[in-house]
Order: sequence, then structure tokens, then C-alpha cells
Amino acid sequence: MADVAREAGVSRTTVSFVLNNVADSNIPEATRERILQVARELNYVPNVQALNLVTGQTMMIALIVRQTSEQMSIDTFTGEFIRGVTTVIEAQNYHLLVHAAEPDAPESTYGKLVRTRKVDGLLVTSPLVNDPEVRLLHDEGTPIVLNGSTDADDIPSVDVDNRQGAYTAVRHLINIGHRRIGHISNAPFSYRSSSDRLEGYRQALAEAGILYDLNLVMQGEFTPSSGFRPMLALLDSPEPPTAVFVGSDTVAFGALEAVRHRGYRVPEDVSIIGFDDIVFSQYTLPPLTTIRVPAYRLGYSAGELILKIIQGEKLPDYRVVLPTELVIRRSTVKRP
Amino acid sequence: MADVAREAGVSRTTVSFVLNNVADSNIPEATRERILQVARELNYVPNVQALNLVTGQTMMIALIVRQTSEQMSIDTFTGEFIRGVTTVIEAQNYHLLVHAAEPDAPESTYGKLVRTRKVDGLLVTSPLVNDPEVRLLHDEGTPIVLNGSTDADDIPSVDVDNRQGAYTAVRHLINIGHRRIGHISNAPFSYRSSSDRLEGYRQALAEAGILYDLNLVMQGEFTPSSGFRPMLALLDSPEPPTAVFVGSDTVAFGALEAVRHRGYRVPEDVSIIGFDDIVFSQYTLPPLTTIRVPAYRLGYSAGELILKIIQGEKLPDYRVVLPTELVIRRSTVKRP
DNA sequence: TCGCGTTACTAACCCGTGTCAGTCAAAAAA
DNA sequence: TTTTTTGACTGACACGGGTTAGTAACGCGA
Repeated sequence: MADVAREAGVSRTTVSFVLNNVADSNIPEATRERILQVARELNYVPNVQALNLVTGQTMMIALIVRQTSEQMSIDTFTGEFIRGVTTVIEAQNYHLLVHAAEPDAPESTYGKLVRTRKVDGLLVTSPLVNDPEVRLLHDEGTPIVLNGSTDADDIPSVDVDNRQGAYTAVRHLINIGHRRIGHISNAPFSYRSSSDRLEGYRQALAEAGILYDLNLVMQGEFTPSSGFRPMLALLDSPEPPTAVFVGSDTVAFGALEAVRHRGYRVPEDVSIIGFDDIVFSQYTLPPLTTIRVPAYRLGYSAGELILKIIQGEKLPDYRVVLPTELVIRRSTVKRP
Repeated sequence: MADVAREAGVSRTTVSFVLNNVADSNIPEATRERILQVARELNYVPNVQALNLVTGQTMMIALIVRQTSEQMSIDTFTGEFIRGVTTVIEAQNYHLLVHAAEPDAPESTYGKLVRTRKVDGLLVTSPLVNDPEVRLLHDEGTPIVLNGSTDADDIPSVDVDNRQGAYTAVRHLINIGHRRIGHISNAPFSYRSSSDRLEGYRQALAEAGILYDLNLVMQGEFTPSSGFRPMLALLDSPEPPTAVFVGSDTVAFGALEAVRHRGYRVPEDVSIIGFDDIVFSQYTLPPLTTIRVPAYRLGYSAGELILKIIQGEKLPDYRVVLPTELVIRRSTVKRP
């Protein structure tokens, strides 16, 4: 910038005024043109580091991901989510920093990012949603948005309507004649998403006057293999279900496998409905009926929300809840 | 830092010396202790922006991804790759910036990142590997590592041995008695990965004395649906193959679907082998025989390589080629 | 007592930018 | 003619650190 100033025969201040289009700095058109010309010739590009230093903004938002390698390899959600986030924030000149929080290093691994002024705000994905560090940072005034629901109602978050989605799924099974309906969760019930989905399941049953039977409720944990045993258990129970609501497509793959393993068929012997609608659910045998979760739009919303918070907008409600959608394919069928 | 200096009754310089453990600055233990104590009390954290400005380093590496939303939703590779990269670079205090390059904005969208000093280096994923911008940046001296192979041999890159992997796949089919073997690519043949895999396919055929038949070679494009039609075409041909090597698991899913669609069975009527070994390949019906690509390790290697380049290490060879592994499951079977 | 080498620091400059408070000459108003 | 206003700029400080060159005080040997 100093070079440009020298070359154009003006002060650095003037160059700054011109390049930033500062109002009330009456620079005549001739000078302005000359400066722009020189800047172009000298191939001037501002140093954002210096800019950040003086403005106090980093134009950077961190996405904190805590997943094992195994989870990551299964996960198509995060990719779509990232795409949604970047689409919004890059349009406003922000960038996304992806940070993998180590499961064993319990704290301050990501708090450091904001304390050292590396980023302006934090997007935190679900397993960390109840981390005390999150609470602390939020109370310190750090712009933060959770992806997933917590019990902490005052922290901004973005999530899908899990209860409603589960309700819709089970309602669908009931509508097509099922009364004995099992459930395998997507994750341990300590996760809010799991307990919310369970609640939706129970609500649908209650409305239809079906008794809640604890023997029909099993716990899955993210992976296909975690759906295998629970499904076997359901099939082997004295009074097996005619339909099962699985809280995650990925877990449902293991469940499908288990049904085949016992020599039964989907959907003739058991109907199965999943949750998430990942791409591969179209290609299982049979294609999986499921509840669609708009991963891209969740990311998009999270991006919008964090930007608003960073820019100090006062919003009436900091929580975004997106609707789900029932996608009927071939793994569920009318009970004769 | 000025606060710490004032509180400790020393100059800012001294504080800097102590905090950075500068050699040859003989600060007595007493003073050192006092400064550290005050820094702790005042909860001092350095401002990395300021540090970056003075050191000229940003401790930031960008990963440039160019994928459509649809590709992203299928992709489990990128997630694992990211995990590999962050594992290495965060250990050295670097961070990863993920940038989604718009397919329509052809250039300088990511070059800007390095020119404005936002990042110290670039990791570029495959669709962009032949982008002229890449060439330009490399020639300008930007530290850059490609994920995927190009014809430009002088640019550092990380990739799997595509030719060898394909060779192994087809060799496997030949070993179990197949002679009429089709191929559906993972991507258009303009992609280096596709043409390399095709080459491996041809090499295996040639070695076994099998004539290369162009009618048996089809083109896929990333998605399951792009594997559907080509497979139908192969099945409907006058002399259909008894086995097909598909250049991508994802595309293979569509192929499996096509086989069922025509009322045939895998592997009894056609054997199918994929490429990538994504998690879901274990859960197709039948589970897919495939070639494993170490996504995490590719990311890890890419991270190591870019750090070495940034730190100015002169390496004999800037190209990393990782081996693949044959994973035999149930979609391939001995030809009677 | 003087000179010199250590020890324990510090003043001042630099990185690349934004921005406020002036400055100076020319034009307009009194 | 003198004063005021306007136009066109610029000097200097700030952001939060790293670093080089230098200095004051002290101890020690001659």
C-alpha cells in the first residue's frame, strides 16, 4: 500500500480512502482513478492479517466436530452441513475453520480458538452440546451456535424437529395398520436427539391408544453394527413387532441385515422406517422408508444465525427448528 | 501484554522475552516467575492476529473442495480426509480452512486466500487438479498439494495407486475364472483417476491374453444413478459380461440396482467389484467386493506434505502414492 | 580510581492497515 | 481587504505483538 502511495504521488491515507471508498473524503475523480490504476498495475492485494488486527475481526468461524474416525467415515451429514455453512458465510466474506476436537482432550481445545482471537464465532456439533466449556464460552459472550438441541434453552441452536419427525414416522406405521411397533434409537438416550425421538414415538403410540412396551425399545449407537443385535433381540422376543422405527438410517442398515440374518423379509415380515434419509437409503434392499433431515439447510441456517449474532443483531428467538419430511419407499408396507 | 508488563513492573519487551523463552536474554529466575505469575493472574492470551502480522505466517491451511451439493451428500471420503489432515496439522498448531469453490466461478476464488495472506498453503481436491489457477499459484511459489493425480508431475500431490488398484480388481476377477469382464468408470475419462483405472483394467486383461472390447467399457459419473444405465446396457448387450469392475462403490450401487431390475442376481449371474470401500459397501445385498482406498491416510499424508513444503524442507520427491487393498466380500464369485 | 565486562533490562522500530484530527492553499463571503 | 469556508490531502496514532541495538548499574581486576 505504501508502494501504491509513493507511485501515485499521494499519501498512504489517501490510498486507503480510495480503496475503501470512504465517504466524506472528497477525493477528486482524477486522483481516484490514478490510484486505482497504480494499485492494479502493482497488483496490490491487502493483507488481511493486518486488517484483522486493526478491525478486531477475523472473518473466521470455527466448526467444532467431535467424532471418531469411524463415525466420520459413516457420516454424510457433516459434509452437507459444511457446504450449507460455507455457502452463507463465504457470501459475506467469512471463512470456515474446521476443528476436530479430540474426544480425550476434554476442554479448552476449542475455547482457545476464540480466546486467541483466531475466530469470531463457534459452531458446535451435537456430541459436545452439553460440554461445560460451551456454557462457559457462551456466558463470556462468545458468539456460538449449537447444531443439535440441549436443555440449555438460552444458547442459540439449530436443529431438526426430532419429536415431530419421530411422531410422523410412527404415525405412518400406525396408519398402515401396525400396532406392535418397536424402536431402535440412533444414539444413547443421554443424547437429546435420541430422547426427543423416543418421545415422538411414545406420543404417537399414546394417541393411537397403544400401550408403551419397554421390551420393544432398544438402543443403537450411530453405526450399522449397533443396529444388528437390537434387531435380533426384537425378532427373537416372544411377541415380536410387525414394524420397527429406527432412529437413524445408518443404524437401520444393520437392522435390515439382522432381518435377513434370521431369514425374514422386509417389509413382508417386518416393516422398517429409518431417520435422516441419507443418499444410500435409496439403494438398500428394499429401499428404505425414512424421515428426511435437511442437512444442507441446517448448515445454512446455522451460518445465517451465527453471522447475525456476530453482527450484534438482537433477535427475538435464537433457536431454529427445521421440519422433517416423510419419504415413503419400500421398506414399510400395509399390515394385512 | 502491556498490562502484564505494567503489573509486573517491567517493560513489555521483558514480558515478551519471558513468554517466548527467548534464549540469550538473561532474565533472572525471580523476574521470570513474577511475570509468569502476573500473566496467569491477568489471564493473558496472545492475540494470534497480531502474531501473524509480525511473523508473516497465518498457521492456516486451506482445503479447496469443488463439489456440487449432490456430490457432497454422497461423499464420505472428504470427511475422512479432513480428519486425517486436521490430525497432522493441528498437532503443529496449524488449522484447516475449508473452502467450497463454486463450480461456476471459475477462478481466483481460492487464489485470493493465499494472496491476501489468509492461509499459508493450499490443499486442492481432485476436480480442480487441472485448473490453470493451480499451475499459476504453484509457479508463484505457493505451497500447494493436490489430492489426486495430474499430468503436471512437478506439483506435489497425494493419491492412491489407481492403476494398481484397478489392476488388482480385474486380476481378482480373472483369477476366479472370468474372461468377459466389463467396466464402468467412476467419473468421465477426462479425470485422471478414471483413465488410470481404465489403464489398470486394460493391463490386467492384456496380461491374461483377453482382448480389450470397447463395447464393455462404460462411463459413470460419481452417483449411483450414473451406474444404473451403463449396467443395463452391459446386461442387454449381445454378449453380456460375467463380471464387471466398477470404478467406484457409489456408482456400483446403481449397478447392483440395475442387475436386480433386469431380474438377474449378483453374484450368480454377474460378479461385481467396486472401488473405494466406503462403509456402506458392507451393507449392500450382497456385500460388495471392492478395493479399499485409505481416505484418512491420504489426508494425513497430504497434511504432512504441505507442512514440510511450508517449512521449506527440500524433499527428493514431492509425490505420495499410497497402495490400495483388495477386500473380498460376496458380490464376486468363481465362474463355474 | 579507572576501565571493562556482565547482568538485567528497555527504547524504539517494524509488520500493514484504518482513521481522526489537522494543514494548507484556493475560493467564497463579508 | 480580511475573514471564512471548502477542497484535497496528510501526519500521526492505534492494533498487539517480535526483535535489535543500546544503556544503566554493578562487580571485579589492575
